[in-house]
Order: sequence, then C-alpha cells, then structure tokens
Amino acid sequence: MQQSKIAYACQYADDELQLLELLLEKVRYYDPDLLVGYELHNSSWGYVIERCMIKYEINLIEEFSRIKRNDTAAMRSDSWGYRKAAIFRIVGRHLLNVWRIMRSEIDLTSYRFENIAFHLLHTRIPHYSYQTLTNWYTSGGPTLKEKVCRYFLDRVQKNLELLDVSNMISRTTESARTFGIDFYSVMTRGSQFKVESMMLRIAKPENFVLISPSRKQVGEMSAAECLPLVMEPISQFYTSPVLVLDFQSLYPSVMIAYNYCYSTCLGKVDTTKRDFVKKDDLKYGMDMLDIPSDILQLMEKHINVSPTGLMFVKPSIRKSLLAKMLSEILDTRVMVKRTMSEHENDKGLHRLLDARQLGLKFLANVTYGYTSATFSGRMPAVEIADSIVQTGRETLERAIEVINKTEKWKAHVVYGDTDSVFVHLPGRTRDQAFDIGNDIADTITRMNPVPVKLKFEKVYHPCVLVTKKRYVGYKYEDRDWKEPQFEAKGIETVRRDGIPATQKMMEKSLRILFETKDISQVKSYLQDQWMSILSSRVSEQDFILAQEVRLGEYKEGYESVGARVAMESMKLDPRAEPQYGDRIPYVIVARGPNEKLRDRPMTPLAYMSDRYVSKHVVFLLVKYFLNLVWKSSSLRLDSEYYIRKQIIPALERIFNLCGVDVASWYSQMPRRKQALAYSVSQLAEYSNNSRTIEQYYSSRHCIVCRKISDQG
DNA sequence: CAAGGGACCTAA
DNA sequence: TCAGTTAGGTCCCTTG
Repeated sequence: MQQSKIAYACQYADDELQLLELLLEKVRYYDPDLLVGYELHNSSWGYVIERCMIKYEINLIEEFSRIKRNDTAAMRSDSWGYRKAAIFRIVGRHLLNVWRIMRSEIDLTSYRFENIAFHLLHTRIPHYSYQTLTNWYTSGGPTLKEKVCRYFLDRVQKNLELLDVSNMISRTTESARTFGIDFYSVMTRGSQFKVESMMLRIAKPENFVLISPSRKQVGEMSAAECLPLVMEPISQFYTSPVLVLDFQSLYPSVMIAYNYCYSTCLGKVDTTKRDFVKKDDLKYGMDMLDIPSDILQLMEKHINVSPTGLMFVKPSIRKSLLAKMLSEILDTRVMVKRTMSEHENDKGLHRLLDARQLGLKFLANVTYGYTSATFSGRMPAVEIADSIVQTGRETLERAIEVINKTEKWKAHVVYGDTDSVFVHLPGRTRDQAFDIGNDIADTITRMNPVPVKLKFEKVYHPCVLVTKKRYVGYKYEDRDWKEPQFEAKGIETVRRDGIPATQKMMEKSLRILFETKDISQVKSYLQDQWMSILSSRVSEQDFILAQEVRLGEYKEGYESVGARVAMESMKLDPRAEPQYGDRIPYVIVARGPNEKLRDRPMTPLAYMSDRYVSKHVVFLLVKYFLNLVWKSSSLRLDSEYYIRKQIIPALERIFNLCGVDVASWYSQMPRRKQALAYSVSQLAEYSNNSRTIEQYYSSRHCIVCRKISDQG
C-alpha cells in the first residue's frame, strides 16, 4: 500500500458526541469482524468505551455489538480477560489486543509501540506525550493540528501492518482449521482445549468417550516419578568441534513407537512375576485398572512393557488413539513442508502452508503435556506421562552409551538435556566432525524403533559449555558454511533481565575469544569498555533494565524492582498502571552508600528529564550555572553497580572457565586512571559547555525527523 | 555469613 | 468458567 498517497475521506464533527456517533456509524457501516487496538484497556477502544459511559452514559459495548442484548454489564471485573485478552467483550466481533499478541509472538525487552514497530516494521517512529499532543491540538496552528491527526492515523495504520507482517491473522485461522476450534479460542484458550478438540475428532469414529474427572479426582492423582535426563556438562572452553544431535520430536515419536496411550494401557505388571501386583497399586489416572488375568494371558505375546512397568498392547492389536493422531499430525506436517518447498515463489501460499505446519508442530509438542497436566489438567494420566518420560530418558541414555563406547568415533559425550547430546571430538577437523556426526545419527536412529530419529543438527566450533542449560558457540549447520553463526543458549546475551551493555560486551568478548583464542585481547577490550563506562562515554540506553510486572500477584513486601517503579509512577498518574505482564524499564542511580538496590531505581524518562532540564540551549546554560552550585545533587547512573553486579559476574561465569579472573582485570585497572577518567567526565559534564551541548544534541535529536525532540 | 524464599527468565 | 510440564541458574533480601 502507498501510505503517503492515500486520500483520506474526512468527515467533520462539531462536538465530541457527534464524533462518537460518527464512530458508531462507521462501525455499523463497515461491520468489521475484528476491532484492533494496540492496547485495549486504557487506550483505543477501551478508552472510548469508558469515556462514553462516564460522560454520556452510552454503553458502546452494546452499541458495537452485532446482537442487541439487555443484560450487558459495562465493564465487569474479569481477571481472566485481564490476563489473557480484553476485560470487555463485544458480541459478534473479536477484539485484538495488539501488544498482547506481540508479547506472545516475539521476545522483546520492551513492548512499547515504537519498539515493536522498530523490530517488526523496521521503521523508527516518534513518540509524543499526551501533554504535547494536547498542546499542539488545542493551542497550535493548523500544521500542528494536522500533525496530531497524522500521528494517530499513522499508528492506526501501523497496527494493521504489524498484524500483517507477523502473519497473525492467517496463522490463527489456519490453526483454527487444524485444531477444529474457533478463531478467538486459538488466541485465548490453552493447549489442552486444542489437543482435546483434535483428539475428539479421532475418538468419535471409534466410539470412544473421554472421561472427565473432577478437580478433586485430578488432585488426588499420583505425582510424577520420572525425570528427564539433564547431564551436568563438562564445563570448559572447547576448541575442537562439538557435535550437537537431538531426537526429533522425541516424546511424540516415543508415543507412536511404543503405542503409549489411554486407549492401549493394560495396567501395571509385576516385573518379578510378570503377574498382577496388589490392587492398591493399580491406580491409573483417576481410576483403577483391573484387566482380568485370563485376558492378559491371551495378550501376552502382544504387549510392550514400559520402563515404569506399565503394559500397553502392541499396534497390531489396537493402534493407539494418540499414536493415530500424532502420526497423522507428523505425516501431514511432512507433506505440508514438501508442498511448501514446491511453492517457494507463491509467497501467499507459502505463508499459509507455513502457518499450517507450525500449527501441527505445536500440537505434536503439547500432546505429551496434556497427559502430564496435573495442576490444571482435565484428563491427565501421570502413569502414561511417566512411561513417556522414562522411555525418552532411556533412549537418550542408550545413545550416550553407544556414542561413548564406539571406538572408531573416539568421541566423548560432554552434555545432554532431555533429547539432545553434545559430542566432543578432540583433535578432529570440522570436516571430519561432519562425517562422524552423520554416522552417529544413522547408527543411533537404526537402534531405535520407527519413528524415533536422532538428527545431526550442527557443529559448534569452538564453544563454551557453562552450566546446565547454558552454553554458547560458533555454529556450523553444514560443512560448506564459510562463516559460522554466533549462537547462545541461556546465557546473558539471550536473557532479558540484564542490560544491553552486558549483552553487547559479552557477545563481543566471546567473539574475540572464538576468533583469536587470545585472552589478552579480551582483557584489553574489556578494560577499554569499563573505562568508557566510568567516564560516561557510553549511551545511557545500554543501561536500562526492564522487568515483566504482574501487579496483584506479589506477596506483601516482595514486589520486584520493576513493580516498585510501576507503583511509584501510578502515584503520580493512576492511568499509568501497567498492563498485566507488561515490561517496566528502569535505571539504577547512584545514591548514598547504604541505600538498598530496590530504593534506587528510576524510570528512564524521569532520569533523563532530570539530567537534561529543558529543550532550549539557553535553558541548558542556565542549568549549567545552576549545576556549578548544585553539582552534587545531580543524578548519575551507578556505574560501579552496573560493572560489579551486572557486567562482571556474567563475564566471570564464562571466562573463569578459561582460567582467568575477570574481577581482577577490573581492579587491576589503575585506580588513579579510574579516578582521572571519572573526574574528566565530571569536568566535561559540568565545565565544558561545548561538550555538554554536543551531548545534548546527540541524544536529543529525534531520530525520525532530525529535529530536537522534547521527549526522553 | 550461610541458608532459604521470592521473583525472573530461559531450555527442553 | 476460561490454566501443558519440570529443571535450572541467578539475584536480592531476610533471618538465624
């Protein structure tokens, strides 16, 4: 669409009431299925609805509805909607809460509209406070008034673009088709609902009925006893290739291969006597399972016994419901993926098929979860879940043993988690590694029943295994790869509870380590960076922390720092209440020596406006003179905190494995130099006005329009 | 100062 | 009324 060329048909309203009537008229005229807003409670539709209710006592929820009802309460308190969707519903139309959709789509440190737009649409858009917009609209000239309109128009348009690029609508409709449920349920209901819907379709033709235990019965079920295998990694810096192999869809494969299902279970076997154990051990899901011995005798040749001692009939007697469903899902997925590769050029079709295969993948993955959902489950069966986990565990353990024991590979398993193995090949080249990797994958796959398959995923060369679930390396997926890809799991570079500075410094120093294997280069890089931080030659944006906040879920006195920041802001403006699950940014400022951390956060905006008082250089000069007097009261980021508590510990966890002490690198930095660096920065800040003004310019210029902005 | 609990976030 | 799971690492704060 050519946005700039769109001619908007304008209609004018004399007053607010008329404007609202126009809005209502539009909704009725176009009769949309979806009403979209970036944030539905405090702004957009929610705001209009609330405003209309309070000022004119018109219930817009009812007016927007496709069906007239008499009993609609205006805004019910609805904690489920508050957490999952919208706190109000409009009959006949779906409300899309864009930020909440995006929150579940992509991992970002902030879900402000501008940030989402930047990451998905790759454009920078400005943000103006309501105060500024109001000023422009009420006391500005026609140009400013137009600017306000265009500002909002642009945002409305961008909301739709966000839905478009994320492919959200078509993915949701495709999932609805795949699962056999309606559009809104795909977005708001959990995975159990989806599994059930799919399962019922297959159960019906076989005349199966799903049992529905009560909450109480579910609560009385036994607890799970089996755990997946998580190896303690051999933590070190590996300069030789490390192979990564994992079992593809391990749990679904196990369910298919061994016919594990509600419909095929024959109860527990006494492993010593191959006979029934006592009755109180026959607990099976919510019920007891007691198959008469004579029937069992008949079946003897057709039974698989799981590692936990549960008996299941073989597929030759009855193919399990779950296996049918899962093999259908996996086969269809393979088919869809093949069709996808045949239609690379048809972008629309390609996207649609991709959406379909993602839906199938999702379903395959959550089916195991359904059997083990003991907290909120509607039909869990711990015994089956345990069988799956234990079989998976033993499959992995067998693989590890074979890999370690096969002489020709001279391989050593150094880590494994649930369904993956990391194999160290000391002294081998990357090329050799690819040969061995393929050989291992084939060998292990042949050892296991169809469709269990060990897939050779990638080679890390080099890499660092830090702890369980935390590792990082240069990845090669194919022997032809000329350049590796930096890949990290679990460490600070992929976490959102630290600061961007840590992420950047860690990635950079790891890259230096991987490329040069020279610790001294890492050292000088880090000392450089620390010096920059101490002398404030860094962007303050890299020091913003952010946390997800769920007000109303905290124990008294245990509010997280983010929650405290949010609560402070709410004291000034009740409408600043964060949405449930929104991420709250803050910075840590230097205060007195014994101030607790949780008493030192500030919102970035408050921090910035304290530092940069006004938008005119003249005022800045005034501020400069004031600073001569009040210098000590000026805020500054707590560099010591950031370096000692955020940056160094993260680096230490990795580089201590290489035998160095990162903390000492920092304390080794000449103190005098440190002090000097600091005082130079103070000097620059307070007594060299050209530098201060330059600073002001660099951070105050609006990135979009190049004009000085009045926002932080 | 160590231990333990709460809160966050991630891997699988 | 609406709800997949467990394992694991880390930080901060309180308590003994």
